Amino acid sequence: MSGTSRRSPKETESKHLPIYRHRDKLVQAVKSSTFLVVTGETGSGKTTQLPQYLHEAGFCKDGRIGITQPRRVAAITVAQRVAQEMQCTLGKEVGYQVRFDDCTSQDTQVKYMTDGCLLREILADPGLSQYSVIILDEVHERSLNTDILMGLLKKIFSDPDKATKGRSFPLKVVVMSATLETEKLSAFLSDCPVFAIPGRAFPVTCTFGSAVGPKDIESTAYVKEVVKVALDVHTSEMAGDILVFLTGQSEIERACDLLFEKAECIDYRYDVHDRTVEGLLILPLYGSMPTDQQRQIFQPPPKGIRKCVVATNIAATSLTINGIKYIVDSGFVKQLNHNSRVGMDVLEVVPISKSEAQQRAGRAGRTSPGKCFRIFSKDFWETCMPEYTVPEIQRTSLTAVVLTLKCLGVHDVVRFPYLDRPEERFILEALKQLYQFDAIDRRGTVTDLGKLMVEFPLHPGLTRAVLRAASVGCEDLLLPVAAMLSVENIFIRPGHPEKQKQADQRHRALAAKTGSMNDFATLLSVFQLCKSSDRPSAWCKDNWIHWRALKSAFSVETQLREILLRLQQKRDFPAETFDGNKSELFRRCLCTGYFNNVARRSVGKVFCTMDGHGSMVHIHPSSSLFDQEAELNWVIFHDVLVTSRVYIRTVCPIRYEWVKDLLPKLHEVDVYELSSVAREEVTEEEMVKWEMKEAAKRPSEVSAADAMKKMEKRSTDSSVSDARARYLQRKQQRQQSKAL
DNA sequence: AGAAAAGGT
Repeated sequence: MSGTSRRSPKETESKHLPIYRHRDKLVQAVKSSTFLVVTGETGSGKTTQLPQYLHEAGFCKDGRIGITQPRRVAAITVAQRVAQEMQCTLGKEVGYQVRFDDCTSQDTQVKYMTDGCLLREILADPGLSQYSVIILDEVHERSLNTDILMGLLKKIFSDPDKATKGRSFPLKVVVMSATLETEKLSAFLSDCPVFAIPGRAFPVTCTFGSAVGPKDIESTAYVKEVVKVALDVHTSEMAGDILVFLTGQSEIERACDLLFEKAECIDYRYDVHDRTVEGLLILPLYGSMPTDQQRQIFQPPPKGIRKCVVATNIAATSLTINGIKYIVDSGFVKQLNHNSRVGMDVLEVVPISKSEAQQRAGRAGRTSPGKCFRIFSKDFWETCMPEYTVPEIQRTSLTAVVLTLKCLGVHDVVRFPYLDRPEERFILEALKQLYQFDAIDRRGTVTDLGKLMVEFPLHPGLTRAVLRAASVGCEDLLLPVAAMLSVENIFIRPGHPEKQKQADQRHRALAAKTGSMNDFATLLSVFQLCKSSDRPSAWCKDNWIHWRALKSAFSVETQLREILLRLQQKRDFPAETFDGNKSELFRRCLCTGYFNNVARRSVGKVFCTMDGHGSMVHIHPSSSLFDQEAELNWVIFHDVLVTSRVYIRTVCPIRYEWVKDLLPKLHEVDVYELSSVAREEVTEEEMVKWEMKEAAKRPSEVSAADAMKKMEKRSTDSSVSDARARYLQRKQQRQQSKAL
């Protein structure tokens, strides 16, 4: 064990970091307290230096130092830099671990990892016995996993046995955050000391606009406005690159088009993603863009040319672009919110929080003083923007989280120490779902099945389907599907109308090949066809399939298969026999995981969900079932998308008989008691009647009963339909702005 | 008759 310090060229550099003066005091602070909060803006050096200080101060005598990051790339790149500074080979004294990439060894004393990795480790070793110090970094981002880790680490110390067992001195916990809500963090961790490190950011002057006021929450005027402001900056401000924040791909492409048109310039490059106009280089940036195109963003522009990057929120935390001096902020972001009133996740455009606006502004002051142009008014700032972003844990489905907690022995998941407590109905909804999956019993205790389920890095519904498949011996059908559904969308749909037509045609052909009108089967087929192809990447290109996404589906499938094998060898695995054809077997396995997502044809092309909400939904145009009329009465679906209508996407026809035993279970669970459930024979008619009656109890929502009554009037008075109305309004505005 | 933000096990 080496605790001696080593001199390196890099070390001289690190001595100039703001954190260096505080070195001894920091080490002392960690020594004298169980919990410590360290705050400091980007550039203070806390992420790279603190672990090294602790390492040299001898904290690795008793175990490792573990540092968590919310993102993979960050964990890897920081580890690389620290290994360099400590002059050791990456993977030896300094290492990192992220999914699919474990670069650590027996010698690893400083270990960077994603927060999800540490959570997995806690499942295997609740006392974290191999660590002497745990450092949670970027806590202010409030990622779901980091929030859970905060609660778990706090809880470890309420159980003195856990915090000291197998150690010569107790575990230390350091929480690192930007200078936000530090009192709250300290109060949460037994009023622990807060250590503030000055940052090294340059001042950014912010100005407010007048185009977006409190009445414009639903408007899309901001796209035109950011374009106008960006051009103003280009013509009237000193040299320096521009970063524009918008919400999504189509919006960004439209803004780039507008920028290009309005600059009245000549397109002398044929590549749409590399256009230079009037000394302005316009570059779109969003997550699903090809990586090599993303890389272009980081290159400095040619001499005398100003770069203008039009980006999603990806540029707020995940990517840092050098040379940015001007920010143009739309004030909006696209966010996935779980709506427990209609029991589904909805992707929607919402105003950002004040703290997020400040984070965006800060992107202009990394290398020199900068300016931030907010297109919204001061009034909008005051009345429409919340102080802080609602943390993920309060706006996401908690099913997987609750299962993890239960498996860690947290029985009372409602009273778990959350930094911000989720609404109780979210937790109860999660408990109900887990009960329906047989992952917990009626007293809320984890079942053997639940213990198997927690091992899989998947949504519990998908896991349930995979386990059912494994017990009847058809996991080869379900593992690829589970993998495909847990990576980003693999079907490419370009913006260009002609190419769009081509892509749609290809995808339709792929679906037709299966001959089964089942979108899950299409996914399976795409997986298999590409895997067995000689030139998989060319195959993807031909078929408008996202090669990067498919590659990650391949790795996920391999990982899932390994986990399944390990469990089958280790434990008594449930087994059942089933006779019937393969297609039926496949679909019945899916039903085991998706009985929350059942819909039945109501009138014409309208389907009604049978989840107790009775929402009216349509089949999405990308589905192979889209134009199928008759004989198709019951379906299950993977997810819901709210745009011009409420669409269900990735759909599969089923028979009522396959879900009838599961549906009553769905409705009769008393979530407060999770009490015993009667399994009675229920006919299809009774089922539908029940759903209509339940739907009628909620007049404010889109219900089957409502829809039947007002079908001609095309009623839209519901929370889901609110989203639809907003969408239509936006669409209208878009068309108007195009016409102008 | 029509479409997807960012992460992560």
